[in-house]
Amino acid sequence: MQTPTLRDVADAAGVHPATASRALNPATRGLVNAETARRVIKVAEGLGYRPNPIARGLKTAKSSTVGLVIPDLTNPLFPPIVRGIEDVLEPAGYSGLIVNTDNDPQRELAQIELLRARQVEGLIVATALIDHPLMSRLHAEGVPMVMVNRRPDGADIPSITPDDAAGIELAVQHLADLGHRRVAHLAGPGTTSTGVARLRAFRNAVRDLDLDADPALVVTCDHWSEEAGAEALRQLLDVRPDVTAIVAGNDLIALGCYDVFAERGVSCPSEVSVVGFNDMPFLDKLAPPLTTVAIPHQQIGAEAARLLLDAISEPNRPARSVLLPLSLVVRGSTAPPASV
Amino acid sequence: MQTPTLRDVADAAGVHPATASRALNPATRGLVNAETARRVIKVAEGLGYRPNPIARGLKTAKSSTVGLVIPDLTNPLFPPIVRGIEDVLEPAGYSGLIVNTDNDPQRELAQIELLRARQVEGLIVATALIDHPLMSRLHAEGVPMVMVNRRPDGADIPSITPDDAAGIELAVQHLADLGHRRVAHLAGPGTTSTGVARLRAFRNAVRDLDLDADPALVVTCDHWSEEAGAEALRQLLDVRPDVTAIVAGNDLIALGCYDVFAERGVSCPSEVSVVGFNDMPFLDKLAPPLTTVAIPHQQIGAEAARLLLDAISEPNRPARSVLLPLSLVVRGSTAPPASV
DNA sequence: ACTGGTTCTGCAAACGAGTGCAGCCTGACT
DNA sequence: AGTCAGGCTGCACTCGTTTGCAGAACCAGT
Repeated sequence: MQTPTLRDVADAAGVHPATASRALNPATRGLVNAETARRVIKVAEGLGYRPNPIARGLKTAKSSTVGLVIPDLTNPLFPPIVRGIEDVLEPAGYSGLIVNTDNDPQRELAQIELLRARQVEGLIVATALIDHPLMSRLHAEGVPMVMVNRRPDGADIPSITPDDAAGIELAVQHLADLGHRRVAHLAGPGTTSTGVARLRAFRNAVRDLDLDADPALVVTCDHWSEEAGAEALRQLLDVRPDVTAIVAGNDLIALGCYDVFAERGVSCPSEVSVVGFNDMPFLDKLAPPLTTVAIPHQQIGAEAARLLLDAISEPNRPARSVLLPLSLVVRGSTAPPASV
Repeated sequence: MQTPTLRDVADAAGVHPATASRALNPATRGLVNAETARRVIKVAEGLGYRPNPIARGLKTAKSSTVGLVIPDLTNPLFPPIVRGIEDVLEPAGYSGLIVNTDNDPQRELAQIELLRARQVEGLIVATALIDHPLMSRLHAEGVPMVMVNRRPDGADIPSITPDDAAGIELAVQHLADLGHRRVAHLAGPGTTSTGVARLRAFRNAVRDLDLDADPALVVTCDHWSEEAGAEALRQLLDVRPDVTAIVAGNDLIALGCYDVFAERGVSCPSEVSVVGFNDMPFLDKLAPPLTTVAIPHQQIGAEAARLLLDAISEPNRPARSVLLPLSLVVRGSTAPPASV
């Protein structure tokens, strides 16, 4: 016999399938005699009955499934977040469907269509751009969704993001404390909220701490990648070879810096210090171990999942957004400047 | 109006839903008049019709979903594999449901139950143990499944694994070529096929190349983790401090070695060389960059997905298993022994 | 004209569970 | 004893799609 159906349980318990259905569902259990309910539950357990979510989904128009839209699972930033999400989803009876967009808007659209065809009840999106018509449209259509890590501008879509400004402030402050005055920023793409928020925070910190405010000390990367980081650093060094510290937009960009250091024979941290952002795994094994701003990846995911479940159960509650606190992890890539 | 249903399409095209269904499904399209089919398809496109996979699944008892059972998504070995899997699944109209077992048999059972309740059509399993009653049982029950990376002993379950023996041979040969004679192996758990296969290959290579065959040069780790690797190396160094090279069971174990080197002031590679296994991302940024055996992660995933799709469509074709070739990536963690 | 055979289309019954409605039974109250 | 309320349970339909079967329409051959 295949997996038992509700009808099997009902027959075995000597009741109508409808009664069995009600007995098994906690929400409707009150409608049936306590004794009957107990018996049905007993029988169901005995038979190893598991409700078929497909059938249930058809009737209730709920799939107990949410979509996870990320750029690329291979980017080490995301697995912990996904893990955090799954850890919350699972006890709630939900599953996550992961799609990779490779940062390609066309692909993103196709993948989201696919998720919607699969009747996902909501979306957790990690690919948000500042100006993101697709997300605005979906939100306007009432699709429950929450943004992680990045968020679009304007729209009041729930989001879980790290406190970028505070993080950059920590980083710059740390460098200033070490005695650095010529601090550069390799900013992330201006199309992402994290890119601009971190850049803005960097400028503020430079001003507040009265460091060198030369605009040439800021170079913007096209992508959040090693290659882009390396390219940006090359540009920077060509113009301001006297820079003593770098605040990278994220860890991958910082890794790109390492490549350029090797390429040009610059020693880190004795000649140039670097700070990353995100605290990806294994950064402590690098040469030198990377000082970075740590974000609570798993917690971001968990919080996002909770927010989404809330949004699903109460569709028109006002959008909440959360800014998660972060901390600076000081390792070996930062040191006082050589001149001090 | 919500997403249009098959009935909407049929009405708009002036045909019966059954006809519309047949027209839209390539497999049954031959049953309807070509002209009618064209019209239905046109209308469907115009309405933006997407078949509801839940309803379809209910009738066909197919969910277009497969389960991905992995120990922990956070382990950098898996994201590329998962990515490879998804890349094959998606064009075939399938989606993958990921569950994390944390190497806990109880949790594994629960998660797999959950997947089966969700009517997955097959399983891709990365948590195989040599003796794994659960997998044998599932296989006996006829659940389509394929093992990746590791495989149970005996049972003829399809699997995609790296050619462990060849990889270890490459590693040992490389060290021998450099002049090492006292080469140790920090083996993975004896409960996993990769652990024992690599250990066996190591012993063979040591014999064939006539290296020091002292049994004390082999220490087995409880887990595939940094901590276990570190602990194993400590044990090893206490007994054989004269070892000049280490073949680690995988990269994480190798990373554990790095920790112990730092702890005990051993310099790598000048005093001791290390070779890892897997070629996780970012190994080239370590200090020193880790020499390792590279396995084609993404290809493993893709191949596994293909095999599973085959198994699903032809349930009783004989089980195929694939051994994927690998290559040695020489980086900075290996050098001739000090004495040479 | 009748048979036989295609070719196409519609009917209706599934798949497994959820749910509004009606009706049964029991017990209590007047 | 009659009435009514309330507690349980069963009936039947629904969700959107697939599919076996029947039958309509047409053509050709005798």
